[in-house]
Amino acid sequence: MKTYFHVDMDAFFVSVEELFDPSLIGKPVVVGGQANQRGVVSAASYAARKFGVHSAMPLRTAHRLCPQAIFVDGHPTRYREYSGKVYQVLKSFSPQVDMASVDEAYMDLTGTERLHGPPLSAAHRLHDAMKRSTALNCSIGIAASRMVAKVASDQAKPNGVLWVLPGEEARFLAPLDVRKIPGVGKVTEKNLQAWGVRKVGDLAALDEDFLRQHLGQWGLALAGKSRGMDAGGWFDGEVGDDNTPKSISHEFTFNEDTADSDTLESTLARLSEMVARRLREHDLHARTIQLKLRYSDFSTITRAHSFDHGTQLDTEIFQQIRALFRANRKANSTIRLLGVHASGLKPAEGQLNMLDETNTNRWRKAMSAVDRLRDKFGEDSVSLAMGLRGRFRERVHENPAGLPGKTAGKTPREGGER
DNA sequence: TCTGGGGTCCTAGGACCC
DNA sequence: TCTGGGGTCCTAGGACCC
Repeated sequence: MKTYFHVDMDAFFVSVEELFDPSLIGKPVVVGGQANQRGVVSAASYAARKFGVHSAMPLRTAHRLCPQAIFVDGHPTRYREYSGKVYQVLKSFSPQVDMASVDEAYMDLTGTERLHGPPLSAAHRLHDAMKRSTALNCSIGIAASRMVAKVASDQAKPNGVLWVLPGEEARFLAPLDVRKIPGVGKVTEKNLQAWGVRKVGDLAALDEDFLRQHLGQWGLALAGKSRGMDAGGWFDGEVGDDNTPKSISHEFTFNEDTADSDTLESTLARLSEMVARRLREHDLHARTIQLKLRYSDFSTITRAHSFDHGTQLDTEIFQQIRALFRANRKANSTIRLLGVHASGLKPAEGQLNMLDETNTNRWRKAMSAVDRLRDKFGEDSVSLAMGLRGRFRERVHENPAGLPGKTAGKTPREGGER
C-alpha cells in the first residue's frame, strides 16, 4: 500500500505578489496583465473570486465583473524562485518529489512512518515548515493513489489537509462533479452529461464495456479513475526525477493583429532565438521544429519539419521556421499569434561525425558567447532580428512606398521582466 | 466575455519497411 | 497485381492542465 502526498500552493501567484507588495493583502487582485490588455487571468485572489473572477478568464471580462480589482503583471522569475524554495522544503521531507508544475508536487511518503510519524502529523509538520521557510500556505491531499491525493488537496483548500483512507476512495469521490477528476475538461464533461453522468458516482456506476465502446482506452481509464485508481498515462511510473523537458516552445500574441511581413518575420526570428537559447541552456538538440500560426479569426494551424539531425542553433531553426511560414501563410492574411515549438529533444552530445563536430563546437562556442552578451547587455544587444531589420530597410529603399518602419516593443522579449 | 503561454498526452492517417 | 498485416516514423490537430 502506497502513501502519496499531493501538495498544492494556495493562490500561488497572488500570494507571491503579496510578499512583494503587502498592500495587496486581502484585496481583489488579478494576476496576468492589465485590465484592457489581450490576455487571460493567470490567478485571482480569493477576494476577487467572490466576484466570479477565475483563472483562464479574459482580463477584460474580469475587469467588467470586478472593476475595483487591482490588475498585476505576472512575474515568472519570481514564481520560479519561490517554486525552488517550495521544492527545497519538500525535499527535506522525502527524496521522492515530482514538481508537477510551479505550484504543485507529488511526494511518495510510503514507509516513512518511523521518520515522520503517521501521515496526518507529517502533513501538519510540512505545513509548518512551508510557512516558516516560504511564508506561503499550501493544501495537502493524502491517499494511496496520486489521482485521489490530487483531488483531496483541492477539496482541502485553502490551507488544509485531507487524508482519504485506503478503501474509502470511491466513497470520497462519488458525490463530486466529474469535472473534479484530473483529465476531465469541458468536452468530456459535455459528453458524459449526454449519458446523464454528472457526479463521479454516476460514472462509477456505468458499465465498463459501455465506456470502452464509446470512448476507447480513455473510457477504460475513466472507469478506473472513478474508483480512485491511478489509471492511464498521467500517473504511470514512480515518483522520481526525470525533469528533462519533452518540448520547448515560445509564442507571442500581438497587441493588434498584423499583416506586416517585416513584423511577422522578425517576431519569428526572435521566437526562434528564444527557443534555441533554452535548448542550449538544457544542453539539448531538437529534431523537429514546428511553426504555429493563428489568424485574426482565431483559426490556428501548425506546420512541422523534422531534420535528420538535431539542432540548437538560432539560424538553423529560424531558416526552417521562415520557410514553413512562407510556404503556408495564407497570402496577405492578418495574424494574431505566432509560435515556435521544438520537440524530439535529445542530449546534445554524441551523434555527430568529426567534421560536423568541429563545426558545431565552433558554433556552440559562438552561441554561448552570444548568450553571455545578452545576459550582460540585454536581449536586444545581439539579434538575428536586427540583421533582418537591416535587410528589410534595404527593401524599403528600393521601394519608397514600401513597408512601414519597425517599431520597438512589438516583438516579444524573454520573460517579460528584468 | 473575445479568447495567454508553457507544457503533456493522445489519436488518426499516410508513408515506408519487412 | 487486385492485395495482408504489423511496426515505426512523421505530421496535424485537439483535449487538458496550471
